[in-house]
Amino acid sequence: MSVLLDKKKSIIQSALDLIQEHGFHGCPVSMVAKNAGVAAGTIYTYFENKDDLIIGIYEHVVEEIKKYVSERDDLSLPFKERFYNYWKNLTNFYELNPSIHGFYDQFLNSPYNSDDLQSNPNVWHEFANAFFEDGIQQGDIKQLNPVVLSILVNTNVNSIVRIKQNFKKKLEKNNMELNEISHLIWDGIKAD
Amino acid sequence: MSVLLDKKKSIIQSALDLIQEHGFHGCPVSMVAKNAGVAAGTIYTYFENKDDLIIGIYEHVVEEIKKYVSERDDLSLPFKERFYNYWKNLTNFYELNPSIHGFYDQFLNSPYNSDDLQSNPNVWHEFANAFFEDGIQQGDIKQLNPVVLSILVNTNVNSIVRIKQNFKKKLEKNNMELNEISHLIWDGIKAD
Amino acid sequence: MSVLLDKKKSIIQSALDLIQEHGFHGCPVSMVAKNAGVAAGTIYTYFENKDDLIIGIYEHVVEEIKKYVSERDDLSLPFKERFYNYWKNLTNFYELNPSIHGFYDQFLNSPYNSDDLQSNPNVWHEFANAFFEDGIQQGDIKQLNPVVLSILVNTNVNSIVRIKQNFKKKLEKNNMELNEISHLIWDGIKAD
Amino acid sequence: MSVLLDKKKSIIQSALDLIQEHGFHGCPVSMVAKNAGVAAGTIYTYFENKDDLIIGIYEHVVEEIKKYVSERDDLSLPFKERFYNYWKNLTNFYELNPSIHGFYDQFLNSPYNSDDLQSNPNVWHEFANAFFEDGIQQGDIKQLNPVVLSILVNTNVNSIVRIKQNFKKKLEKNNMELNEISHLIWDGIKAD
DNA sequence: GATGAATGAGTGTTCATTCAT
DNA sequence: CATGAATGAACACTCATTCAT
Repeated sequence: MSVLLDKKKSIIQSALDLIQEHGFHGCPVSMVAKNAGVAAGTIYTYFENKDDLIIGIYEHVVEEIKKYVSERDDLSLPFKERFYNYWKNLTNFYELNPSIHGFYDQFLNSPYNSDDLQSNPNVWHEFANAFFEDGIQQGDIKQLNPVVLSILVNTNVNSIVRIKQNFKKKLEKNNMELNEISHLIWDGIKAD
Repeated sequence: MSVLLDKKKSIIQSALDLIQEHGFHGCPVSMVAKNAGVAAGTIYTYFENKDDLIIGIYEHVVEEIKKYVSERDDLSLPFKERFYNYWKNLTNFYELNPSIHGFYDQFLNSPYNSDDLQSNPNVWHEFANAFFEDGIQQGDIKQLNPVVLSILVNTNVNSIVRIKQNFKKKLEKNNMELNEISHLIWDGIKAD
Repeated sequence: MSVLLDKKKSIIQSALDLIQEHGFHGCPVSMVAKNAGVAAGTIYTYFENKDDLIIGIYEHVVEEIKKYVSERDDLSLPFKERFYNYWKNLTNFYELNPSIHGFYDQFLNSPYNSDDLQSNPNVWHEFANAFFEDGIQQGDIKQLNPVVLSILVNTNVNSIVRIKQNFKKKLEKNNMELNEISHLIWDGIKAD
Repeated sequence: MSVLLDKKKSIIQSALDLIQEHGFHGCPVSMVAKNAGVAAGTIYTYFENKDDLIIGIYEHVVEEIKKYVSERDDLSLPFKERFYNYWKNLTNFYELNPSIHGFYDQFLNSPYNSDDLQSNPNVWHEFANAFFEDGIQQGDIKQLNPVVLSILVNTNVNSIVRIKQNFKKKLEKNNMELNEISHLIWDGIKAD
């Protein structure tokens, strides 16, 4: 049982790495297999087809993000602090797992991210929605749609991580400015 | 000469439409050609190869965005008003040209968007950078890197247009909330 | 022992059903196994490989046909009547076992039906040859090669069953005409 | 134009030869291409997919048979003689074109020969139906459904050609007997 | 310049067969 | 004996690119 799961995990990890390095296109099933140390056919034991593999990666990714951020959410803190933690933890997670960030960024605007998939609930979106719902209930942030709020915040974190990576070797200074963005967003969404 | 340009334009337009409808994958050169009313081989008269075509589309797109937004920028207005116009015009442009928005969204996180390309200046980025530089100079917005500011704002506009399209038929109410996001961002970036 | 035979039978039956429904192509070993309620590997306990399975089905089928027709052959009747019974019983058998008819029809003209296999005697061909040999001996049918006669008659029964199935829902009237074919053939082969 | 048709013809001829030699299974598209002296991709210029190629072959084959037999049908002769010519010409055609006979024999009982295809009229079936309709009109053969009659006769010719090929090197004598089958069938269908 | 048939390397996928459990 | 995950050769098919017309 654990062997099976290990194999599925290693296929997903292999695909994640390849997608980050070569983009969605440069990721043939045969290469994923080779990288994962399995035969090409084996992938089809765990996934119906390549699309299903991509969706499988998405589901894995979404679960990992949720796990990391939710485990570090301390409900006893004031919401402002929880927000900054949310922001910091999500950023950290992406920086610790660049292949996940690379995949997620590409996935969101790809045709793989179908309407059907977006409509279905997923653990990460549910957590994020509930998180901002909480902030609204507690009167700490503006009464906006929590779905909109979570997309807004997550998109900004995504962008900033991307900018950081692009600027990595250029300007140390920018990193400080980028960290200011969280304040900027908080100022925007906090209740008046 | 103008015939040649017309043909190039129609190839680009055809590709834009197909990419929006079928994503980057579902856009073979032969289909672009058919859609544009030319032979497949003709595309190689105007573009070296498919990558060059995609880059060509990007350059076209970037020019169109810049033209639309810059033409509507009124330097005589106070910067706050210019910011809201910038936001509104960029949003309008994307909503008037969904295929451009669809392309741009996919392009930004794709492997086509190489480091080289990002390093090279382009008219739209230059305009946006100068725009926010202006706001800083005039003391109306915080002293942040204008490059960072423009990416931040543009990313948010992109996201919101995308959210609007996803929500189009669901919640009328959300559109109002989405329009509030511009205030939220302004509150974040305006000088204290 | 009987368990083993049961398992072999159920594998054969499963393959027969699948071949009738999906043709020779649409009949992977894994599907035969699933349909038979055994694991894919188990099939290789009973058959050396897929070709051997197909041959095994053929041998089973040929035995079943022979059993049905020979059991209903009454040697005490005049040969003309025996001929009509032969025709009727073979037709009935195919109509009761459409998957056998479907398999046999496909098998006969397939590359599985090798020269080697045709040269080897099989119970059904031997019975049929002997049957027509009998008719010749008794002076009731023309002095033709009994092998040729049996192929001729069997081919015609096969075709007629096939036509009946194609016409099943179209023309009731045709069925009567099709039943006349046996007279037509008898008129052809009976001794002058 | 004629070059294009030549290429299509050579693809069809190549596939016909391979199907006769290796059966339906042993006929990969790549081998058909190699045999025809074209690239694999070229086949898809002329046929949508492999199924379409098989159907294309069928249509070609059916046209060739019709052409050969109809060109040699002499309406001025008495129907009995026309029937014997029909039989002889069809037999000759198959013996001159063994790959067509091999293909047709396999095709008829294969899943490629769908209900849809059988329902659609084709030149050969139409000719054969009209031929036997003629015989009925002229009062020379029994009042049976001409569709049934033509299938019956064609099936018998097919079988006999097959038997001849199997027996080719064994018994010279049989050929004479096989030629008698036409009389046998004529005796069966002729008007009383 | 424009065409579109031809190319063939590359891709996703299937499936007969094996073998560790 | 039975299992079914794993294999990898083989397949159908796609598509960026070329080039003779």
